[in-house]
Amino acid sequence: MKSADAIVCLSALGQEGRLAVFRLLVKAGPDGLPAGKIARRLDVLPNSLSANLNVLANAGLVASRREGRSIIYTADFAAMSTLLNFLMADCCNGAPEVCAPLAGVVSSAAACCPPVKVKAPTRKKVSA
Amino acid sequence: MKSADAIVCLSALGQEGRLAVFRLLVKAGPDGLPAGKIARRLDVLPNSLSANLNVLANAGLVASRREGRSIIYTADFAAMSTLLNFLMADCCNGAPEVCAPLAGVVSSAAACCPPVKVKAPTRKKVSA
DNA sequence: TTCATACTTCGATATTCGTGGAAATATCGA
DNA sequence: TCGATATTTCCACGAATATCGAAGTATGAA
Repeated sequence: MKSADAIVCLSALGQEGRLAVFRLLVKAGPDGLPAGKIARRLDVLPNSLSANLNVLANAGLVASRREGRSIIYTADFAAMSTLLNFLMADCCNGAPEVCAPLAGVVSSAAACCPPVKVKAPTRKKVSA
Repeated sequence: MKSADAIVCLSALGQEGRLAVFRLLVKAGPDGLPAGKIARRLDVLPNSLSANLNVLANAGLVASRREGRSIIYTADFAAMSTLLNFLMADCCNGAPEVCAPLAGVVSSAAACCPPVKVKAPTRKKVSA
């Protein structure tokens, strides 16, 4: 993931309305929600919501499909994963103790996601 | 973490200059970097950098300490961890396979951070 | 066709944000 | 004290962004 892509994602999520939409879609899971229902649940105007959904879609964080008159939006978990990985990259070059606080992320993620066989740590060398 | 706090963090990181600064500080580790060195490395004006550092500090993502004439900035890994946890919250209510893509985050984090026996840290405490 | 529903796009406005010049503050050495 | 270095604050301006009404497009039903 390029830094520019991350910026698009982060600034997309860094706004009240859009973060609320995204989190709602994350909770909704793969079935997603139609735009109208999102607007009603969050009590926002449909055109404002549409603009925000566009920003999220542009960032690749949500996908959409038409179903009859409705357009169903879903969170893109893979994109989310890519973003999180980007944010965690280079966090402790050669010094694991440095990012020990991030261990909490690991445990909570482990509690949430299926267990994964951990590969041998490939630690990058620091080029300061 | 409140949603409002997450928005402050995300929008702070969702800008080219600030993301570059933050990532540089993350790589720099706990020793951090003086503002002047950051400005020279990223080739930005010192006042622009100062404004951006203010935004990051306001979001709690960086801390600063004075050292002689310099002011040293460091990334706050705990804040980063809190943000990541917030983003991963509620990602798979009752359906673990939903966020399987996020498993990649877990494995890469495990490769980076200390072993996941988070209950009681086996490593010795690091003193700066 | 005609109408109603579900969303989106357009256009204007108000606000926020990023940038850079100039001045101010803080620290240190002579 | 004076001057140099390091960084911040102040201020103004152009660009980007959020918001909202109004109009437009797509779908399905009568």
